[in-house]
Amino acid sequence: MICRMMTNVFADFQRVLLRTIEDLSANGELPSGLDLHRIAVEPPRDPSHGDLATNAAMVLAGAVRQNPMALAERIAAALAGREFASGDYRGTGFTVAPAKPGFINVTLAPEAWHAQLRAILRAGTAFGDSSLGGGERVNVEFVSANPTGPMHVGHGRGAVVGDALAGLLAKAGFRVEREYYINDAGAQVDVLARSAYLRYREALGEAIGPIPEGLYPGEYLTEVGRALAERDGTKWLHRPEIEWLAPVRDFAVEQMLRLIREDLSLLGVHHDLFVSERALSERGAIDDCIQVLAGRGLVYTGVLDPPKGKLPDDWEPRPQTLFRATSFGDEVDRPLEKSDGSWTYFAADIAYHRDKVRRGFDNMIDVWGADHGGYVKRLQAAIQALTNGAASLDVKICQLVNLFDKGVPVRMSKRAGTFITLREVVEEVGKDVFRFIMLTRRNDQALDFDFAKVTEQSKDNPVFYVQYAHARAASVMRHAAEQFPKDDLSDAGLIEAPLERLADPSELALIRQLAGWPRLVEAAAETHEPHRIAFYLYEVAAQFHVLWNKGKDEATLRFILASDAELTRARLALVRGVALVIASGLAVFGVEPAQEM
RNA sequence: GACCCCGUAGCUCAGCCGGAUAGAGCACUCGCCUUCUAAGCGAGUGGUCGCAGGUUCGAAUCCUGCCGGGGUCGCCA
Repeated sequence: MICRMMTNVFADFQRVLLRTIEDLSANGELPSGLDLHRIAVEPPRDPSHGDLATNAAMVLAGAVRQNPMALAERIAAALAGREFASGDYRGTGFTVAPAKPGFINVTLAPEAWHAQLRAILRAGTAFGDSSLGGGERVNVEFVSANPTGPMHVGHGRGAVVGDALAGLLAKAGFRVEREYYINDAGAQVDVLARSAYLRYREALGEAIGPIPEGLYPGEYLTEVGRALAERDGTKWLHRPEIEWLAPVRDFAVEQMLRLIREDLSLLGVHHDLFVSERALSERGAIDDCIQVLAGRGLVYTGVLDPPKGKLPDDWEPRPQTLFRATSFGDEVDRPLEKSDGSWTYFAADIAYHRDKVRRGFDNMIDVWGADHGGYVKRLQAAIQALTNGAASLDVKICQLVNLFDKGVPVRMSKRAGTFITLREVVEEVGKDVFRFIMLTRRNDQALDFDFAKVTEQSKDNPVFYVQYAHARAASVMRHAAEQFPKDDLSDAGLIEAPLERLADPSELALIRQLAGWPRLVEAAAETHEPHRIAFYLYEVAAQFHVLWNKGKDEATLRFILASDAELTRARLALVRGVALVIASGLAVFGVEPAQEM
């Protein structure tokens, strides 16, 4: 694997800083063996403090037994005169200043920012790629909707969050696998089979009347019934359920899966692997897995206390096969077997995650709906038990999506036929809008989705605002190409532009903003929070729009100046930098950057 | 009753592996807008970061306890 040293101004400065502190230790001015772990280099909250700030002196003050301010002054003195030794800033300098409680503020020479912009143009949309993951494998399981019907908007949120998270981790240097777990073994797919069978009879001319309680009433099943009739003819008519249940179920599940894949594909989501619960079960993976747990003394037969609060009507004490989840941080031990002797969903899920671990995934992420929140601890407990803590599972819980139209809640009812599917929403607003909006909230925060707002072309709409910045950048490049037909305006050509002429504070501020992209990618990847990208892109777009608008008031700040081809080229480099960073972020989201709007 | 998530500006939300006067959009107020790079621009008002303790040089951020909202709670998945 080629190890590219990607540019990250914060990391590059940190290297200089750590080197400086080590030198101080080496010549006895500081004790050796200091814990440098907590030293951070970050942008100061207030830009007037400089470009970078570090808490090094405050973090080390205790161990060094010195007051933070005095230590800051010593470190600052030692930093003075140094310069970047690596990366795209090699040879550029900076000034340092200790500040109040013990910060050390750093201001880079403008050349450093110009070098940064050159690096962005060189990297293209690969700017922000990180080696954080070190090629480690990570498995992201998401959607995993039951194959019993079309997906709804909530599934869509999970799909987008999972896919974007996977994309983010890939950008951060992980080897990512996207996975879908097919719940094709439980009672629900039997209900699906019975519902499909009814539609099958209907397709063969029978009057079936209203769909009985307990079966799926959805219209989408008529098509399944028809297809089954077409394939098998009258073969299953008037036969006992035991004969047709399995084949009809398999057929229906396959159809539903096809439907789901189509919907996902419409969203631009593609999984690398689909794993069938039934296949897992038939292979004996669940029995194996439970046996392993039993071998460690973690499975026993016991009677659970009744749940507090409202009791289920049919509750009665019953001895069950239980997993000792309480030994691993869960509140109660959890049942593995149903009363009919079959495995619970939990048992199967343990086996499934064991399967992932055995396929080499020590890092697992699951994206679930809000209603599964109470299930997280027990699965993590089981994984800990199986792997002795060697494997980890992070679960991202997605809260509800509430649909609105012009501020009015969209009432949904399966009965009244006003249920809105994911497909309908995506067809209405487009995949890019849907995806972006799904990422404008933390996953664990409920999200309001207003059809009118998300398609509005205004500053209030973050999708539009970000896309418009990219389209504007593209528009500038088109105009420039017309005005300067002989100039090389490719990214490679613009690297040679006289960037030192980018001297306006708002231009440098924009480059600073762009320089934060690699750092943001790493932070978002570490916390598994793709939504941070949406907020970052909004800020980049905002700064770009500000610069654009300045050009309205001050003609000298326009990107294209007919009288000054060289300055124009420098500014176009900046415009391209903005476009590349936005495109790079949108790529993580799986959103196509707009060339014009 | 237990567990999980949430509580930050009038509204919708960022910020949360501790860091320097707490941010954005909307709304509101006040300017600007014959015009070019359409889908407005600029500025301003607005905060006990649910409450109370604790840890720390330093807390919206970490810990504990309360209060309020949502979700979940044996043989559904």
